[in-house]
Amino acid sequence: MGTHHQGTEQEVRALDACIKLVRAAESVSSQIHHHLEAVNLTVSQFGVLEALWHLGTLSQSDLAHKLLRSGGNMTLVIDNLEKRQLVRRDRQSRDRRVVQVCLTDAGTQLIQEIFPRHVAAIVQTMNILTATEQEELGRLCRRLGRQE
Amino acid sequence: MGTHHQGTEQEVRALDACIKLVRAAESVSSQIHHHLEAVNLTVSQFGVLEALWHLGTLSQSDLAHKLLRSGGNMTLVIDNLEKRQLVRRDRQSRDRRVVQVCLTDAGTQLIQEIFPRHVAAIVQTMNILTATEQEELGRLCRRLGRQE
DNA sequence: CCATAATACTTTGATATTAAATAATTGGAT
DNA sequence: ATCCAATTATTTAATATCAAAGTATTATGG
Repeated sequence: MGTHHQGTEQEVRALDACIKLVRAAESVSSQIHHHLEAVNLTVSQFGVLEALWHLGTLSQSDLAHKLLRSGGNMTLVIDNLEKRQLVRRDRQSRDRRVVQVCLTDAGTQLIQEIFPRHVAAIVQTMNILTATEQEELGRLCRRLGRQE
Repeated sequence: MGTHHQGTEQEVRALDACIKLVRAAESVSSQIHHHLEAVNLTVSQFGVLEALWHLGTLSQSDLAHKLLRSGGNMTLVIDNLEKRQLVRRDRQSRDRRVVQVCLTDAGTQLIQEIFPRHVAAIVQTMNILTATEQEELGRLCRRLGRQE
């Protein structure tokens, strides 16, 4: 497996590592999110619920920044969560441009129910690697990830 | 950085590695595809052109399988490439269900023009890591990736 | 030969995603 | 006080993406 490119050693090595990185992330991502089907949540919706659960009420731009998505996207994802009454929008009076988003009781209950499944799925998927290998993977990936 | 989850060591380690893997892949992916803006191609469209260039004419289901996307998705992506006359559809007479997709001259010219930029971007991005580290990353990711 | 199953593609409906344009609000400078 | 720039959210248009339903074609079993 790997690249079909005929190039220098450096090129082949970089392309190969890159392809495997992207494939691994896609594969892991699809495995760990499989359980979301059962509760009819998309990955983005889950991301919002998780962020709100761990960080508390956030504005839409905070959420967009955290999840590395555009503001327009957040508007839609939160629309869909709001339709199911899993989150609530609140326009604050101190700055009326800002929309604060928080979990409803139903949203809190749902994320509390599914987060353990999420953790279990990640542990199971990542346990293909040993503890040392996971740490090594983390170190390498951190250097490639967005510098914040 | 990492997870906000309070759990066992095993859980924290797995979540941490998982988050960094997915973030790294997103970051790398966005960096290496940045040059596609200049030629107004999407990542999916580029994927199709690249596959056709390296592997020659393929059926839509071959493409869907290679690129790990649904058949319905391929229909749309190829529609959009066909509108720009970068690829051509051919219904074969031996099995009229199958649509073979091939590069047009314009498509070949375009992929030949941009593929070197693609390689250069990957080399530049991945060179954050040493050669040995890239190989190690490749080994770890291969084990996490889809088993084919 | 014919009914049925399997395959390949298309269509539809829903959600995601971005960039760009718009609207509302705020803060600062003159 | 008023104008201008920055910020925040929404809308729009285009593409992506999947699952599921639909259509056409081919293969198979009796």
